Amino acid sequence: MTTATSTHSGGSAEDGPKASNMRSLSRALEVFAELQRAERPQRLSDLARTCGMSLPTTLRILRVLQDFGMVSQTDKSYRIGPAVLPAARSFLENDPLVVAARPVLQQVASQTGLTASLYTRLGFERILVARVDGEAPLRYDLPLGKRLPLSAGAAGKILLTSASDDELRQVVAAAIAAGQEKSTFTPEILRSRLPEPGADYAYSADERATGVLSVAVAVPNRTGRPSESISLTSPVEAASEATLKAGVPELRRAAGRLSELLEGSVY
Amino acid sequence: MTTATSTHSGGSAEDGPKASNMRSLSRALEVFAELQRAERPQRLSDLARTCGMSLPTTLRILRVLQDFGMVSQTDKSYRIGPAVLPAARSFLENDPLVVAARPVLQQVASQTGLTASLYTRLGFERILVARVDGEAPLRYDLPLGKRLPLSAGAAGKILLTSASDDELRQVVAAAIAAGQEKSTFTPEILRSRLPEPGADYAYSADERATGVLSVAVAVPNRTGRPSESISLTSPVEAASEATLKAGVPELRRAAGRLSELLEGSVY
DNA sequence: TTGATTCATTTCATACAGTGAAACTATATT
DNA sequence: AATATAGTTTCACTGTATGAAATGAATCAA
Repeated sequence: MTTATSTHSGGSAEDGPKASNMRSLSRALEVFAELQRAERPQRLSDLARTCGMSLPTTLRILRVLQDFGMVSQTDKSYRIGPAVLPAARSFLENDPLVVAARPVLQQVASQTGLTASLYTRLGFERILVARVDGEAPLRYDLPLGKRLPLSAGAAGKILLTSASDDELRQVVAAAIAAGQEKSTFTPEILRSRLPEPGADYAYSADERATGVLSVAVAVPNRTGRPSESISLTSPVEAASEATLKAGVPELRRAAGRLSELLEGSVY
Repeated sequence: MTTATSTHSGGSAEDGPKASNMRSLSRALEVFAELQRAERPQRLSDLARTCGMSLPTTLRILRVLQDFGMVSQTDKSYRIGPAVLPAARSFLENDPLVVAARPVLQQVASQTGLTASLYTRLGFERILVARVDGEAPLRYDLPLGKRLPLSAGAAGKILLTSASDDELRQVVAAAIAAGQEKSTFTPEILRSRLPEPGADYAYSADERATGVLSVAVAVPNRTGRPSESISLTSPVEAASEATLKAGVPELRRAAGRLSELLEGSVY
């Protein structure tokens, strides 16, 4: 894709998701992200090529990351290291939203009998950060930390309600790049999936995964661009569209409660 | 090879676990680590003070980390961000040792009826990275990613068998700093806990947690300084010292199998 | 309210840390 | 053995990370 690393960084650009400040740190995080994307050990030269930086630079970055346990090395191949586990634990146990969400999801799940989940937007994807199972278990496994598209599934789409055309284009590009959507996917198709403007919930059936229905609402924050959503999900044989939509008021109330605990998140 | 941090930056002795190369990146990782240690949201000035860097620098680092989702901000306080979840997932699903360990631990657990665990050394602590429960469940919760001392518990001590006096001192300092040992703890006490030189397994009773017995062996690697160990654990009312020690041969075999898989991971 | 104190953020000149080309070594491939 | 590819070290240059100081925004004391 974008091999935008020209030595002249003249000015006009939208070359990457993140651009300028703290170059060496940004690059290090780029390497770290790339190691996750490629779901297998990576060689130094692969990483250097993919991230568009020189071999020495990539090597130095990897060494520091390794010193901190963020990266492990076996022979000549690198992968994510064990230090991410305590970090994840810290997030799950200390993040106010995640902590607050647990009892709320619990209540919604037991009132509706459906599986209740909390997602957070990260870049142009979403991540499952909390889940309480309902009566009918979902057959597919969907563990915490899974990256999912914004373009499919109720919990993704509801985060795109006020998205610009340009943003939709980026979402589409990211989803295709991540293999979450076919390469024939377009912003227009995505737009047609989104809920009517004005709707405060999204519905999906067989969209991200076949045999799965879900509804979702956004968790409002003070920025107007919500980055969290909560959803109710069920296998198709255990619930109907009507059953799910009947849960929307409950979801709304839950989102409202969580929203109070969410004071502005971006600068 | 990896002679670790051979960098004398002219500073006095113990200034930090990691010293010089890639200063900005090292500092960023320091901030990130500090955010985990302090198990609650941190203000900018706290972080700057604790990490010993200026406010502008700390702020710039936090902004970049936030851009990548590694850090979240609410109002003026910072915490670990959601991006660590996909990273942890990547580690758990792709790390060859963790993946290989699962069936091995499973087998050991079912053969002995005890809880089998895999730990990795990180700095002067150890981290639980995989666990298969036995028949008698451990009552205390011990989730993945928990940081535990090297100084207590069979799985910690076995990693210190060939440790120098200096290393023991650092282990003691780290354990006290983390609140895992009383401040009266000394390297001499630690040395007395360690298995006899030559022993290939460690035993502990009521050491790290009361009412818990465990044995552990190291997973050999080619460096001679093992950084992984596997253990068998049981609540005291469900097993005796003899029961646990009877599992040591099984553990040895399991460690051997894991050790082989550590080598053949080149591609 | 006012004024005092602490904290967050921006600006800016400087030094030094991060950079890639090139040289070199190790490892794979023929 | 010879060739090609990947990894690592060295080094000179410059671009960027840095903290002091100035500014702005909260928070606190009366």
